[in-house]
Amino acid sequence: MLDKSHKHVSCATCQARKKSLFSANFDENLSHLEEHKSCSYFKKNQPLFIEGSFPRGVYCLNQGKVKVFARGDEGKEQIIHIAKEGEIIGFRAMFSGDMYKVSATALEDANICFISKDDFLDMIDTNPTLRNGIMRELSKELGDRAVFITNMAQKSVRERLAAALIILDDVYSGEQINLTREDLANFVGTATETLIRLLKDLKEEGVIDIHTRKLEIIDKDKLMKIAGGR
Amino acid sequence: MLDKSHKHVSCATCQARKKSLFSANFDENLSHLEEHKSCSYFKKNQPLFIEGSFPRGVYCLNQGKVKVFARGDEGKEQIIHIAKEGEIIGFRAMFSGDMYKVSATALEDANICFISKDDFLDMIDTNPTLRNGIMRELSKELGDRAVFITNMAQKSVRERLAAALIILDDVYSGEQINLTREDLANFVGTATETLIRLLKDLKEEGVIDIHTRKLEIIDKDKLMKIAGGR
DNA sequence: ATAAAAAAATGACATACATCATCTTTCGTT
DNA sequence: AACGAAAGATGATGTATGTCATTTTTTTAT
Repeated sequence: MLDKSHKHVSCATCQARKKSLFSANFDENLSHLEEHKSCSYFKKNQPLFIEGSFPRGVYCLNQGKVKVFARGDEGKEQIIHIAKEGEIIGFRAMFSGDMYKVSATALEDANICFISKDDFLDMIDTNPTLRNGIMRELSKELGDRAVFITNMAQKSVRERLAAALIILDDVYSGEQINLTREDLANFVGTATETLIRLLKDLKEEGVIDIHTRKLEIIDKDKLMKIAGGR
Repeated sequence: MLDKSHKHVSCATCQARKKSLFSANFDENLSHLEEHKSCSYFKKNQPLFIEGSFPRGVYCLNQGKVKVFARGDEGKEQIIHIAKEGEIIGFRAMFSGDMYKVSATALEDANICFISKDDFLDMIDTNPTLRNGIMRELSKELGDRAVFITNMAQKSVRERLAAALIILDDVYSGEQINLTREDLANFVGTATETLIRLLKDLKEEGVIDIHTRKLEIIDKDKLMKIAGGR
């Protein structure tokens, strides 16, 4: 279980960091990062930042998943991304100069480090490797979202659900997917009831198994086939 | 009418440039840009680059609009963006290191300048202003796409059409919108037939006027209302 | 000017999905 | 352990939108 206090995580030993943008060629900057970051414990459902506010810094996920979502006109959430350990989130709005277009909320109890805007921009300016990493990340996400938009526009809900499960299987690194039906529906872009029915179908087809809230993927190949063409 | 030859456009006098990322604090770099760019004439429907290929450089639109689109599993186009004069396109994949996730095609006869990958990356490295502009642009687009995804997931086709027309009114800077019904449908994310019917509805409601292929916006306020809530 | 090709328009029809209402199960708190 | 609240599940119903087929209009090329 996670320590409930403000646990200070050392960047030097942080496992999550090694998979992050702070990984390569970063040894000489580690102490700087170490000094300027602060760690906090986020309870499940606690927001990191909220759409419409201005960014104060970036968040580095040490432990726990975070949903990144926008709200439609009726307030319904559309989950854009589910971030896992090692990811750095919230930097988009720091470069665009405008407010957050999305919100981020902890999906489970989490350990998250914070680096202030000034410190982060400083590091970007002085560290070309980090900067290139950020630019690569921005670009990669931009490509991902083009695909996301296309899937939204052209795939059926069933296909999108299959695609979402494949993505989530990776996010949860083989662990069982642990999301409320509502969050899953808001990721796929459908009504909760529809999602529940389609999950049941997939279960009956032997593609997944449902353990109450947790979803286990049984037949990934079939899932990919469903997600793919018609 | 546009000159059909390889017209060399001078960056110094290029009107489009002034609205572009190459605008601010760029005087001392103008000659460099001038030397390293090449101009070409693109015929309507001529591709600039194609999904799956690797980027060779960036394209700077001097005259003429360009559609940026992805293809779904069945090959159907999903238009992600319609670029107008002054925009620079195709740089995403240069930073991500991977292939284009989208294609770009001239929507009309166009004058487009090209800057090779090496030259462009060079400029990025040595010119912080340009670099920041690029980062701002990447970030802004990323935010736009979060909204795009949300609209796709939550709005009706009619609402999306209204939203698209508002965007296009800006792209065409008050000129009449000039797109095939199919392209418009592929931007809105719907079937061509559905789009045609909804356009007719809007016309009957006095919101737009249809001059064969060209669309004129009559009542923008009403359009915004339709695009907005329910 | 005319033919051929592409785009636009219209109608008929089928269905995937949203919505609303209700019920059951699970979870979190005291 | 027990209560209330949240999450999950199921059924009934309506409709927005996709699909297919055909016709009309516009554009392009010879």
